[in-house]
Amino acid sequence: MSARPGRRRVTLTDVASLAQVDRSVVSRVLSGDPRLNVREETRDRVRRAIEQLGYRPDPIARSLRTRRAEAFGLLIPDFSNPVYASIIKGAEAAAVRRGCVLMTGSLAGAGYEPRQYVDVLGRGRVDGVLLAGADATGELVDQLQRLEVPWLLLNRRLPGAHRHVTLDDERAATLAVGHLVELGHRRVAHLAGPPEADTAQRRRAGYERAVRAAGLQVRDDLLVATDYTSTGGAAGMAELMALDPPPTAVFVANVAAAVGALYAARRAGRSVPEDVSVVAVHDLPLAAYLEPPLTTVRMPVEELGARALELLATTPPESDIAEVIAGPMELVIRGSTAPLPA
Amino acid sequence: MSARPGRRRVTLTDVASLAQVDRSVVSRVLSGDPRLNVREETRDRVRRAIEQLGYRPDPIARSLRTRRAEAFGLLIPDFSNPVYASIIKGAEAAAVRRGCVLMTGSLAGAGYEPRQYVDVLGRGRVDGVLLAGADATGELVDQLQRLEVPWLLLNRRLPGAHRHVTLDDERAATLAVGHLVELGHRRVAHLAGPPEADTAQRRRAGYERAVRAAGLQVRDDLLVATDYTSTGGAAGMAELMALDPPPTAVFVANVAAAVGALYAARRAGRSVPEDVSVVAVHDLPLAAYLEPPLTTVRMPVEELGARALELLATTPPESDIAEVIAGPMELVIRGSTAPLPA
DNA sequence: CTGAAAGCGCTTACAG
DNA sequence: CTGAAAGCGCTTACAG
Repeated sequence: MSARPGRRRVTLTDVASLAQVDRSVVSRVLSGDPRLNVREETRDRVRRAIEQLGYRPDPIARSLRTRRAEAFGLLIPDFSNPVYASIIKGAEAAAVRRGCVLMTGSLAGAGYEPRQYVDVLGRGRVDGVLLAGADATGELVDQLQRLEVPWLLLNRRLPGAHRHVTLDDERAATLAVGHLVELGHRRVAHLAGPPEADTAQRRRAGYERAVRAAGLQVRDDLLVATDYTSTGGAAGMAELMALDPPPTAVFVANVAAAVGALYAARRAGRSVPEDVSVVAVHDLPLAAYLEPPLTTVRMPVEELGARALELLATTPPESDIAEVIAGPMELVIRGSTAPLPA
Repeated sequence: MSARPGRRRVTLTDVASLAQVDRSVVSRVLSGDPRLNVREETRDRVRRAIEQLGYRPDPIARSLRTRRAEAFGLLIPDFSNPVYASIIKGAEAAAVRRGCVLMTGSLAGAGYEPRQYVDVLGRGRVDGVLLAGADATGELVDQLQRLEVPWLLLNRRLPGAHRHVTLDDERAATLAVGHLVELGHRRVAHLAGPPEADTAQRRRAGYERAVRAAGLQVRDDLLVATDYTSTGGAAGMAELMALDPPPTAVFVANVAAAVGALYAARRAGRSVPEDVSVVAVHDLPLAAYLEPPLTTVRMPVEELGARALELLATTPPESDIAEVIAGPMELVIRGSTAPLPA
């Protein structure tokens, strides 16, 4: 019926008959089975046949047999949060190194019910799932557990869920606040992330620790919780700027919120850094181009993604995981922080 | 050996034996085969058995049989370009609506060779691939074609490749430049995208058309090509600001470059919009919080993603596709554009 | 040691 | 009309 014949795909059988061996031999040559011993000449014949026919094993058929998908999932709340770009990059590279595919998805973005999503991923589509951010709920973990899909929380902890890999967000916060204290600031505020977010809790804990270490008091009015968005950051900063007296320095929980914070400071008629210093977590490319260029703490985010995938792929599903990425972390000082005027 | 028995997964056979029917009946009930007629009571027994056992079909086994993966790929050059967040969101939602999975990947990000990537996706892992941005090369298209993996170019055209869905970038450019002209600007420059990018070509064409429509000349010195990054945008803007006289308005090809352009204008001692007006393509959330808030052209990016997936899923692979998304497009006027001072 | 055969979990053309 | 059987393309335990 069709003008183009639609040539049949090349299978193991085709290779076997061209090389004049059994299909199992081809399969074993391909997988490098050490227990196969055939003459080198035979091996070569198989390889030539594979080459000649352009044979590639069918991953679906292989998966059905081996019960391994050679694929992993990564669930993130929102593709527009730029920090996930780095996490994805790291995880994707690690997946490729193992010859696997990474399927990154966003629950909210796709309008999924968590249940649907698990149904889609479960039943053999992936060998495991990385769960990042607010989408990683206890309910989701329970469902994956029930379906026996290995999972791992990425920079997030959850009560009763003992598999997570995190960054040292508390230390990052300590670095940021320490910098502000060294500049002479005494009224140091914190524009925190959403209280239910684990990263927000750890950054806040670091803030409190650094404030106390400087011999200062943690004051409720200097602690404003927002979400991790620019809009939230702007609202939170407006609150802080309305205080009397306002803080002279603000540690912001992420860059998106910091973008909003810089905006709100301007609208309140305050100059950064002359009137108020601002520092945020994660050194995204954007930071350098803001007005003023934003001082940040650079964290090994790409490594986080890579290591998470590695751990997910190699740790038995019943084992606990609690790893903190040790990679480098540094303060990147730009124009948004300055000494407290005498 | 293990303390946890690892209960066997529930298969079609389990459901069939519980419901006391043949496996084919279960399969047909599940797929809603209209040619199956059994008593409603039997149908109910099957449904109850499915419910009771918590049965979910194995997608791998189904794929092997049907030769459909119920999955699509989306290849983007870079997760950190925020415009892709919207495209992904649209495509993901469309995939979910069809009960399919979307695997979004970045060639460069993962350090893939294109060939490897195609190998991974080819051979039945996906039912088709959406190709976006600079990664979509002729070579890649050829490989997919050879493997008979349906493909579709997303907001990109390529010589000899007659399957693409695009936005009307030319009209977007016309809107932006028209706005500048209406404000009285005569020396209107264009910070263009990379010359090889199809979107950059179309935006540039729109710029030239609008400039001519205003009775002005297209001048080479007012046309600077950069990449789509903030760093590139900063470098290009520095060039424009060094002209004598400099342009009084600049149409920037994307928001990332515009962020850099605003930065470079400041560094050159020029105020936006007093000395120079700036307008860019794509209304990202970030735009509102820049200094000054950026005037943009809003385009139906999410729709682009959704429609692309829909077309890929429903159009026979041998058919040509050349669709322009008709969705709404509008100028979002903020603080970065102002009338030319008299 | 090696190759033939079973089987992963489905769907669907086809025999009864 | 309906159910039993073949088969998708692999891998690997096992018989010879």
